[in-house]
Amino acid sequence: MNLKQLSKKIGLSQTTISRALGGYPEVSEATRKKVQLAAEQNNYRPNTRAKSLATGRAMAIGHVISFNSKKEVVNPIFSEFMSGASETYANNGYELILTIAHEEDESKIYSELKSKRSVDGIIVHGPRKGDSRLEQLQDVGLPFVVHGRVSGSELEYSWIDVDNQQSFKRATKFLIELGHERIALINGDETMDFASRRRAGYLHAFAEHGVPEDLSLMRSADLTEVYGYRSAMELLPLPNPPTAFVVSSYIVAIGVRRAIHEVGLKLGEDVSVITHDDELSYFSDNDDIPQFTATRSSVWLAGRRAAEMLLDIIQNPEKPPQTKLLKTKLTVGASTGPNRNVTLAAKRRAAGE
Amino acid sequence: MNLKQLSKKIGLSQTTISRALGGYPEVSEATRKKVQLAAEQNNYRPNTRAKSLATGRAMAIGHVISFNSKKEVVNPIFSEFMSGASETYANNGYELILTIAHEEDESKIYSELKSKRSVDGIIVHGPRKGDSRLEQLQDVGLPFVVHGRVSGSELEYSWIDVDNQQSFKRATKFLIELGHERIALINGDETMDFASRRRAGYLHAFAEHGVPEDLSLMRSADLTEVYGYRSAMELLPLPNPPTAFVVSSYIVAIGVRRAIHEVGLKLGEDVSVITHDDELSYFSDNDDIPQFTATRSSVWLAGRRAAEMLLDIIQNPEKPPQTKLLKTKLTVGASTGPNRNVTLAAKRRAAGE
DNA sequence: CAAATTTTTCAAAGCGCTTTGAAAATAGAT
DNA sequence: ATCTATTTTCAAAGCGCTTTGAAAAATTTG
Repeated sequence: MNLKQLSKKIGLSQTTISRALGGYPEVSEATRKKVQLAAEQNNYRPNTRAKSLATGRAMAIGHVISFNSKKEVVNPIFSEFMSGASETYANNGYELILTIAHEEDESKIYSELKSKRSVDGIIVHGPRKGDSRLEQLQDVGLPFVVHGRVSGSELEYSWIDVDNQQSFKRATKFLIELGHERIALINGDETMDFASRRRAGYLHAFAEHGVPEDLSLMRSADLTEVYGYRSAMELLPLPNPPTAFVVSSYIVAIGVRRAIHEVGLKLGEDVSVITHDDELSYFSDNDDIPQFTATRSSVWLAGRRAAEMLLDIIQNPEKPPQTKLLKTKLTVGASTGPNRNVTLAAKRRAAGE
Repeated sequence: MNLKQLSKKIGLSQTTISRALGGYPEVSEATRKKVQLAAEQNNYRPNTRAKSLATGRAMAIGHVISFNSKKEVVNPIFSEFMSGASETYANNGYELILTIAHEEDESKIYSELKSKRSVDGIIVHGPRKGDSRLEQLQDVGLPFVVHGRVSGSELEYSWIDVDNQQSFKRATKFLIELGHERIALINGDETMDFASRRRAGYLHAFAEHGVPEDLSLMRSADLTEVYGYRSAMELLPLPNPPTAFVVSSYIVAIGVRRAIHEVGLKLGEDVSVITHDDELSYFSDNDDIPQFTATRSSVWLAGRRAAEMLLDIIQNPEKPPQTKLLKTKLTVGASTGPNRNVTLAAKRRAAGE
């Protein structure tokens, strides 16, 4: 069923039907009702492709996720974020076009999406430090919103981001105030922008409290459970081990917890762990007392906001770039406690080993 | 830059350019080269929307993910699967349109995607037992491939699925042959088709070996870490506790492991755990000896295959439905061992508690 | 009741592409 | 050189919609 057929069927011109359905005022309420009913009954909906062609708007947003080298790492954060964005799109008649591409193809993808007129705008996921994609996108002339920021960049662009630096500073301070001084940082890959900001926040806390920092307590890699486990397994048996960990994701914290248990220490008593938690619904724990003390921020909500921002930018191209910095909330769970200085070495000594 | 402009620029008709770029034989190699070069230089690519309108094919595949009630659970499996599918789409000039919808809106989504002509086919994610979506889709007349199956259904439809039953039967047998008899099942939500098949496989193994089954050792819920933890925490302190667990996902197994540690037992020695592992790259552990004994199956690959299948169906609508059953491989890790009958109760007794 | 307004509806053009059917150019045969 | 067969190119129609500018109908006014 297309416009022409419907038009013939109900004896009204295509123009009138289009206007009635589009909510234009140049049509009486009586005919609008009539048209809406007929459209409903005949299951008529405008062909999106024809509509796009006629209006020049694709009515679609591109989400480009890139992976680098080795494995096709599709971070669960992305799907959570898209789920949030998706709600906004659905409410505004937009479609979400997902592209998963190798990092080195990414700039080609952008210019293709532009020249093929497949999308009206783009969400950039997972920006790296000094990421060149922003320049590319600006050259290409496609509206975009970045989930995250790019530190080095001089460009004016729209973004939405968690206040990673502030968040990790606060988390680290929290531990320092509990008496911890040997605090490990199990960070994400620090070529990623978010991770470098987190490290900066962590270091700031040390500086402010005059606590000496120790490079050997900092790790940086992709955020997997095994990475958390291995890092902690390396650090805990040291002669002067960390008494606390600041961790960049929930899944990594789980690995750290495994290591803590494995060496016979108790989480939240012998060793404290504070983690960033993106509140992925998939991992959500609804415990009364959350397992981990965490800095929380809803990725789902960030997705929704990012989408709203992008649609606004598309509709008002003359506006200056928009930005939104999301604060995290620090929720105290069972994984942190005062520094008792109960290290593995001390324990062993006590046990007379 | 559009066809008309390019046509004017290089002095060839739109027809010729379209044919040259489309790889049709009615154009000499010389002009084809010339056209390709010009298209390249002018960064010309056909407008997808116009192309779709002209050809009647959307050149897009819809992935519809539904969530039910409570939280917007976007399973990481979906993104991994889409990542695989995405590769196929990219190679064939298709776009991936992602829709995340509330369960009850889903049938409306299908008929919309159809009547709006946004997609040429659909991938159905996460089918439930007796899922009504298949009938809806068949009524709507949109080609589709299901990731998973629907047990109750009489319909002929295309699907790709892991052999869940066989897989869980094998896993359970593996444990039985190690001497375990009290084997807990920490399954997914059994309204989901995959979970009900897994339970069937688990029960089959018991039946075949004449081992009595115990309903109180079976759990069914959404696959979260906390669910695994709580289930194991309930089961392990029982007077006659399980000595082994069959678990439906890696993340749940992590929760089970936490509980095992917490009650002071050793994984792989006191208690065995075997889990299904969807080989999500995000969780991948590259240990020499994997942490968990697991039945493995690559979701990424399943995504690729599903997409290939769907494109084939779209191109050859006359073909009968296709199906593909993926076998899992059982890889032995450090989480399983012979039944030593070392239960928590026994340990406590030994410790004189 | 006719003229002037306002409201409602419409025919036709155009969005950028593919594709049909025809024409022009080239090659091959006589 | 002429005629036929083949290759190469093209003009024009059509895909299903929106939107402009005009016409028809309904309403208000003198």
